[in-house]
Amino acid sequence: MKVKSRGSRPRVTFKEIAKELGVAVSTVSNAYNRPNQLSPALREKVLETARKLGYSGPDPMARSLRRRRAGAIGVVYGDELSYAFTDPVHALMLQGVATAIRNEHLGLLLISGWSEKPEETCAVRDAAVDGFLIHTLNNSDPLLAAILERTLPSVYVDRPGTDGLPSVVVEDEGGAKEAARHLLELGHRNLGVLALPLSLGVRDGIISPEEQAESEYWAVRQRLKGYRSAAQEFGIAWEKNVTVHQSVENRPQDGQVAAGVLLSQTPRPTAILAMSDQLALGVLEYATEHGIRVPEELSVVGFDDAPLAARLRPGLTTVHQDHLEKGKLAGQTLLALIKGEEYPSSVTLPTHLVVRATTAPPPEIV
Amino acid sequence: MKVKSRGSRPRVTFKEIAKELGVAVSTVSNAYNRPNQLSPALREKVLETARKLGYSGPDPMARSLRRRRAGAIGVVYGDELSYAFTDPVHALMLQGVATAIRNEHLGLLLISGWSEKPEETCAVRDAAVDGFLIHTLNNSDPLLAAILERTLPSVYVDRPGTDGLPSVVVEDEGGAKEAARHLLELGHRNLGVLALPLSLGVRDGIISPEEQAESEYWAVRQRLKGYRSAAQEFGIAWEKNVTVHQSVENRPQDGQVAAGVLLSQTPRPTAILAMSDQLALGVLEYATEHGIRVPEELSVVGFDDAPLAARLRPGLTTVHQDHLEKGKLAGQTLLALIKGEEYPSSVTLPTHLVVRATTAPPPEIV
DNA sequence: GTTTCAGTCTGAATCGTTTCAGTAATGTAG
DNA sequence: CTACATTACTGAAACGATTCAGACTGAAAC
Repeated sequence: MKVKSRGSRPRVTFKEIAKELGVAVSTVSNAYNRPNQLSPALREKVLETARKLGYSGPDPMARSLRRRRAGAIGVVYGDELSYAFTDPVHALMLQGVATAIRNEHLGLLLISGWSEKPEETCAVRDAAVDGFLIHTLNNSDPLLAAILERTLPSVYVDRPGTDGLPSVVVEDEGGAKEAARHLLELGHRNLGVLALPLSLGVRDGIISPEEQAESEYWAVRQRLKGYRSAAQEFGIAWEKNVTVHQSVENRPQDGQVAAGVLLSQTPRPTAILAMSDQLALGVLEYATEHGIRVPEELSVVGFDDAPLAARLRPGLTTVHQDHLEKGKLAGQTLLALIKGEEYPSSVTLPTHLVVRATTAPPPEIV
Repeated sequence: MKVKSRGSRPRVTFKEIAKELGVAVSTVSNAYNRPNQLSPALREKVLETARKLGYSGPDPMARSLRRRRAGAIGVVYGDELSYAFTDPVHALMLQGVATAIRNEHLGLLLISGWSEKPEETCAVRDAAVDGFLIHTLNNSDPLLAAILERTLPSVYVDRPGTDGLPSVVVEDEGGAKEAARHLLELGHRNLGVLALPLSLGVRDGIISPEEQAESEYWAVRQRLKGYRSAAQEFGIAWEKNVTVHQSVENRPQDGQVAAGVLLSQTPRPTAILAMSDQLALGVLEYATEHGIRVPEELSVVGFDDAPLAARLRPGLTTVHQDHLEKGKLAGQTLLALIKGEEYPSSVTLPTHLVVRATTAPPPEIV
């Protein structure tokens, strides 16, 4: 059944209530905001009249304008908003943010920077927020420029700050290095890397060493650097023995496809380093489907240590990072910045390798 | 390293730009909002001056106030905000909402109704939104009252509407009935039910038949009704042969605990009906830990058909519902309501049982 | 030469609060 | 009785934009 909404009569405001009662508008305001500024009797009368007139409560926009405080912090998504919910570890990070602001009467405004016309960054410009959490945006992104133009308190996540803004990052390079080293120590000599997108607007596929150097995304660059530095330590020729594949989307199905590509390379990798557990999960699914035994025939290392990683059988060897803490720290820093309190200019959280059951020596070791 | 934010100089506004250039404020406004209302040359000069003065762009709050449009829709959480991210199927629903509003330049404002003082519903009253999506709030919840007081366009999700507001629900009763019937057809006679919380502020534990009747949450009530009605069809004595346990939180670990409780009842259930896949997952984990074979020794049916359900080994038998579609529909309805367009007054999405590998006849069947 | 009209630009009102200096009335102290 | 707080309330100015009815051009139309 279809319905049409009825036209609404003119809004009730403080003015009407004041007129009805013959008091000043400021008195009505005080009745709501400073009960001790007027007699209890009058206050009750004001509230009563408000109820009688069907008042919907002080208008948040007017209040925000006057108070210069929006009551929300913004999180911007370069692409679709849905990303906030599809990536489980990102959700974990947001959960951390949520815990940081839980007592502050702040909302979390999720904004999509995506727009039909590339030059429209409306949503970011129009967002009524007290600060931004910036993540997954590289320096060349117009969205980042739009955010910075707002000159609001902002905190970077998973990438170092600019403009003197603070940041919360993790030891991406160190974690990646540890992961690669683990495989190399086990004896693997041909590796496949499953990378997250290196730049904005790229496509799935194998990445040449030259392209690898140009990643715009800090975290991806750091992780590649980590893998590479471990290879160097072991005297492995990166160009020859390590194939890098990038997947634009961070979903198991993309990892699955990528696994197929990597495993048809020569020399065939005996181990795969994935930049996320989601992608690693895809590799495991590919292996199951093609009867490749893990870890006997193929080793897999993830990144993130998502809750799922420990629950999988076999348990996924992966690089642990504390997403909740990352979000919480970012939230707290932003909060301090907004309030004008002291805040850490930059925090780096540790990572460490968690060895579970998806890694073992390569099959044909002597 | 700790830093303190520098004090900010007074804000640049349209007024300053206008004064600097010797034009009217309205002209500056037009430069931003109606480029065809002034000569390109002047427009460029205005923009140039704005840049020179370090203007941060039109203030969203002022703009919202004047335009009577917040540019966001609100989703309220009764408890912690983090719930939005911990429940994977809820995230899926939000993802659906996100797709519905993707072209509308709207943000998604997540609000926690939780507060230290029970009577403060600040966040809801202060939220600058154009409408609300209401879910998981029962009629007696003060938060719901606070939302309704705002008299904004709102859509109910997973529960029927009040005040003539539209709603999007799923066939909870039908799905539940189908699930229970499936088990009964397989020959199970003693069932355990893993329920989501029946009311606000309850605790984990076995629920007596009397308490069961009093569930404040619509969806939970419907599902219980469905289970019960199937039992009746098969002539099963509900009080004797069906034990209901409620878990306040909807996490695998809670399902795990609950499974332990249910399976120590006499008569011991040979099958468990869980009201969510998260809880069902916990049951499976409990079974694995205690060496109980599924489905040979214990059958399990979930609810939701979360993405994980199909990926599990063995695949989880569960009641499918389309969370994405539910969110999308709710989003679209709210959008129509906001715009004053026609909207469906109420939609019920279908559910159906997906039989996978966690259900089989009970062990001692003759 | 007057009318018309599109193109630019202006002034003032408005959106619905909050805030703050100030007034009048009452109480309290010296 | 004067001086000084205290309490209860008021008026008007913000907050920073948008909007809309005009006013003023200069050119095209008649």
